[in-house]
Amino acid sequence: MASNWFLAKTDPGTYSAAQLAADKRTTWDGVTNPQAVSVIRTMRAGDKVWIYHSGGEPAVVAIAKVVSEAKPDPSNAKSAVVDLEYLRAVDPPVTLREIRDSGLFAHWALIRQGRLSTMAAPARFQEWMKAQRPKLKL
DNA sequence: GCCAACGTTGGC
DNA sequence: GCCAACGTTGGC
Repeated sequence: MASNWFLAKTDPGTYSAAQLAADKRTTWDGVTNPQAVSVIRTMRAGDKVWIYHSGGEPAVVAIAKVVSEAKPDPSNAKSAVVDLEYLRAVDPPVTLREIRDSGLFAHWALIRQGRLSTMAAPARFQEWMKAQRPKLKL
């Protein structure tokens, strides 16, 4: 089965895509919202994740790959984590404004539910991103 | 820095 | 179990 795509937000002041690039791999923790945690639990090794910076200029800035199964967060029984490996930058980033202005994603949680930090990405989003950044390998 | 949205906490 | 108060997130 083809890999699934997700989107995960991070505040670059706390943990940026550049840091993930330097680390190569990290455990994606700190997700506590129950809805977001349930999304984490659906992630499987091989799935891909759009890394999104909130705060500053909100934008999709990179792609990462899920490299572990979802597992309990050892430091928080209500949470769950996965390991992510950095793949590549989205350069230049695709901003929230561009995504909204496309008019294609009005029903997506990224637009509709601003505070949700982790969500599935609709198939149409991958297609649209490829159209925005033709050289970007998905 | 402000504010809207909304999740969480705690008193009852 | 309800709901008011409070805290947090994230866009602007």
